[in-house]
Amino acid sequence: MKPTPVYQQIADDLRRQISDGTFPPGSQMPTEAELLEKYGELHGVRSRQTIRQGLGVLVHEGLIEARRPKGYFVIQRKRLVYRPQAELRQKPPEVDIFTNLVQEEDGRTPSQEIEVSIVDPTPAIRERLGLEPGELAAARRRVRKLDDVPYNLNDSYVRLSLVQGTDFMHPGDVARGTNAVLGELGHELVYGFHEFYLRMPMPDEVQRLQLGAGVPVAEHLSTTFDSEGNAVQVTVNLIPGDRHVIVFETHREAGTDAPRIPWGNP
Amino acid sequence: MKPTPVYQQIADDLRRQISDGTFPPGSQMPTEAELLEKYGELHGVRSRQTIRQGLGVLVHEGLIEARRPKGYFVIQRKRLVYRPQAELRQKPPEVDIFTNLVQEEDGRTPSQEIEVSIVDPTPAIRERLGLEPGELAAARRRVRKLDDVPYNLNDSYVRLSLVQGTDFMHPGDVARGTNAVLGELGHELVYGFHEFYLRMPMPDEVQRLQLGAGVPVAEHLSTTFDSEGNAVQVTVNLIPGDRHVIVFETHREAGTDAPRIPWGNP
DNA sequence: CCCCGCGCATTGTCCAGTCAATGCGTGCGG
DNA sequence: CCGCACGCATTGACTGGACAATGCGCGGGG
Repeated sequence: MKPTPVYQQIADDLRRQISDGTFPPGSQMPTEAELLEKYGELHGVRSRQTIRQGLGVLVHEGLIEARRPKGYFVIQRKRLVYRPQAELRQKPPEVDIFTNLVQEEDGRTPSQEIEVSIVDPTPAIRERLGLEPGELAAARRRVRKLDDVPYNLNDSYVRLSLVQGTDFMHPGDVARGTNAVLGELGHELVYGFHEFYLRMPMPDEVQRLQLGAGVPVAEHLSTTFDSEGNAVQVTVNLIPGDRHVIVFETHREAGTDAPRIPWGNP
Repeated sequence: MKPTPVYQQIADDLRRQISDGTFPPGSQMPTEAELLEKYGELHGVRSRQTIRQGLGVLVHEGLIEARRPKGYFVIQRKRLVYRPQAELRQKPPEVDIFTNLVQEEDGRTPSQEIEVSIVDPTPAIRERLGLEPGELAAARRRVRKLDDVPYNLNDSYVRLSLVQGTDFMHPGDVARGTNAVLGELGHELVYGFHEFYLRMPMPDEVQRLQLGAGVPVAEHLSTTFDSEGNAVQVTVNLIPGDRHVIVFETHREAGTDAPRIPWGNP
């Protein structure tokens, strides 16, 4: 048949050694020079580029990372629980990042930066909020961090006329939670519709979230409705795959008919 | 500061042209030779490798793909609805792939290949099923296809002693659904616990699902319990990110306290 | 008119280098 | 003993080639 490319054989060989424990998570891989010598004898590899190509495969698979100028290291993941069902809880969502944290080992300090602005949202958001042409929205953009490394992005959008002059626009923490503010305005959130789009991050997202090469993200669109069926809030969450496990529960009685999705993709 | 590498500038330039509509989805990109000529004048690029490096960035971002020997083309996505909440429905899950299909345009024919075996499951599955050391499990492995292109993998595991000799072991469709079979055995499924792990696919998964270079997957572990709180079934779904949008709903009253995750990552 | 084989454009793999950037550690000077 | 500058190991960027693999289309033969 067709022979496997040498760089693929190298990648396969190293991948096997990672999964069988020869190179455990956190350990250092052989350097390019060492690999060149080894596979030079085994497969007649003569160019450093071929070695780099093989290592590049594993980097893009999210298995290893290059720490210049120290060498390549096996990735070590520590995942936080991301729980979209917690959004409609009475408790302010700020405590969730704490409760979630307890599930992992403690000792890491969570923080978040909040930024409020008035924006003309993207078509995907306009569509879900049901905005009229030209109508604007209030945006609450949050970056959630743990020990100063960003964990996820959380941007909430609400029809501007609904929240102008209220605590929703307050830049900084709102102790009782912004969902409570919306409840006080007569729009208690009772139903949430969640969409997850999996993809590779854009360069600006890579920078904002300090993502490695082989790290996918989930774009989580959460559309929440009041008891009268009006879309009140759309939240765009960006969830890095290497730092989260997305968790939720289902109950037998909760089952209704499958809703259609009338919206386009973002 | 530090100057942006040339291949990054090329990637940024092409990415911008993709997102602003200069190269719409499905269209062909300039060939390497054409780009070499263009950026040779603009940035003094002289080597084809540098052009390839820039294109490689976009390939790994899932924005373009190389169709050898035709050229590079902008990716065109068509996503199917993946709805984990449908699992605990009365209706057999086979119909779901149909109902989901209707949401997109019609005309594609779904099919699935089923394979039943007795296996020694991975530690992650053993843990969730609560298997004793040495205890085996029955496995129902499904590949779901649409017009003969695979859409997702769906492997269900049940304690062997529970289903040996029952219709669960029947290789092929079970008209009333395997969940109904488990119900007849006195283990009606009433509660589901769902975990989603985002990552890049392994090479064998790339082959089985015919995945492109920049396509992440979600490993969806679904653990379902009977009314007495016993873990009855663990299902491992592998969901390619380019062919799915994961959707579910939440209701205000459904909120309980956040469950802890006693299990390790897979 | 139809079919088949071969040419050709394009991407894939690999080579053998050069020079730059970057942290870490060593050793020297105060 | 402390601090800082410089060397060094390592990865990053790029060059300028060579030859292989692969489908599609065109032209010639039936």
